[in-house]
Amino acid sequence: MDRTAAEIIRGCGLFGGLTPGSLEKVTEIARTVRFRRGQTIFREGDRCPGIYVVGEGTVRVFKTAATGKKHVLHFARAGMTFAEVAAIGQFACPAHADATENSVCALVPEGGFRKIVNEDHGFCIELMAGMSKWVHDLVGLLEDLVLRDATARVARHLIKSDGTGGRGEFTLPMRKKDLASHLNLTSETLSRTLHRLVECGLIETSGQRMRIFDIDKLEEVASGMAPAEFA
Amino acid sequence: MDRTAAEIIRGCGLFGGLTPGSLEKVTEIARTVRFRRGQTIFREGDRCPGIYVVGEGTVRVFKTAATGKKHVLHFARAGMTFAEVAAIGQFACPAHADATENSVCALVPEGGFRKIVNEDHGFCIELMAGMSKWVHDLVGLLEDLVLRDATARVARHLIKSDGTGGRGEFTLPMRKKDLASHLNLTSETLSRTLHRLVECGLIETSGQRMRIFDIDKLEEVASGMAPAEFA
DNA sequence: TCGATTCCTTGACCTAGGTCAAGGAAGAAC
DNA sequence: GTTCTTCCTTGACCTAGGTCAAGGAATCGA
Repeated sequence: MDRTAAEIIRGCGLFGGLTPGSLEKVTEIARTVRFRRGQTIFREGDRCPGIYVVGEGTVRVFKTAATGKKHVLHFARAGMTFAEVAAIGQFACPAHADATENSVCALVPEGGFRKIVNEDHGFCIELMAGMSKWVHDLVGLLEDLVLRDATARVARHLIKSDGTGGRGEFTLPMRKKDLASHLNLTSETLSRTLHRLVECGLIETSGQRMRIFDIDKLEEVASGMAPAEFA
Repeated sequence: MDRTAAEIIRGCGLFGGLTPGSLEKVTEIARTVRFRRGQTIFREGDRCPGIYVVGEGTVRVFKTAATGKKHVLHFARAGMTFAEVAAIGQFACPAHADATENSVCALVPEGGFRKIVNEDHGFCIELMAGMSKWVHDLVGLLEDLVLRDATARVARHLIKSDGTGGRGEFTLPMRKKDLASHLNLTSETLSRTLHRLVECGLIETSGQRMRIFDIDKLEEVASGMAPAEFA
């Protein structure tokens, strides 16, 4: 058993609720994997190696189009998992993953993982709750991309990202170009949109640091109902 | 026990694999619900009444924007379920649902449904496979909307819809305007796109009936790599 | 500390697909 | 059947956001 992998797994929401027996089984088969900034973790179509839990760093999960365009589906940071859906559903990796900074993950191999799912009913139920959250989030993302314009998407993302509930300062945990890709924008459009929100006095930015000044107006903008002045 | 609801449930993929005991429990609590064409089944934000299984007809699950724009997430036809994710995750209905034609469904109330999930490990596992398919499909839909242009989305949808694997004729199971919404197009753009594919000799259409003539070229178009002549 | 990259911003321009409008076709309802 | 409505198609036009380009700011690696 690798000590670091065990720690990562114990600290993660998904596995945290396991019975002590099951938890031990998981940590026994898990191993630690390290990735350097920029390193590919897996490619779309690869056999899914198992479920990853991020211990440190950030992992980016993304799709690529024939044209070369990327779309970032998901950023996984400490305590979050990725590739779990492919591991459960037993299909090939449906997307690419790479590390956007030097990262440490625990990898629970696919076979052992499914064995535990088959044995531990409580875990299975918990996993299902996690998956329903995934569906929920994906539907939310789809809704965003399809029903809102660029400005509303950006505003909504800022509101969701601000853990301080307005007034406090927070840091975007990803590069702006990756955020742009996640919101299905070019980085040029994201840049211009943030600029406009700053000009209207709704937010303040400085590099990756952001502060929301007028949460009410920003919410209006996010809803898509804002007056044209914020367009 | 309502005979019709029991029949619908037995004929559906998700519940079909239940142990006889669990199946009986489900059919005991299920009831039959009927909807007329155009009738609302639930609204976004409603408490989720449970999991629906379609017996006859078609149900449309969709989101609405502040601007009034609709986006059709999902068409449920005989044997398919909807609202299952909200029932499992215990959140409010994340979307609207209505019947696009007169429809009959079985409704398995939320409480009883979750009780069975808690008791029947095998069912739980099966449900999870169903959910991972949902995630998979949603990611596919996202990919479509974000990485492909209108023509490629339409081509891809036609390929997926054609059960005959090319050469055979098939019928779109929804109105073109609903298909357009599902693909995040206006019905005008869908109309023009289909027209262009017909002109290029890739398909033939007549109302809801479609036939693919050149599956290879259509697949090229769907991949987004097709030469400009099909643009 | 100093290049060398990679990111971010801003401007000028362009295009895919949306909007508006007006017939025509095809079902529903009677 | 016949009317009424909803749906589909086609044309003319428009705009949100993408593309291309170029300069400046961070950040990485040694």
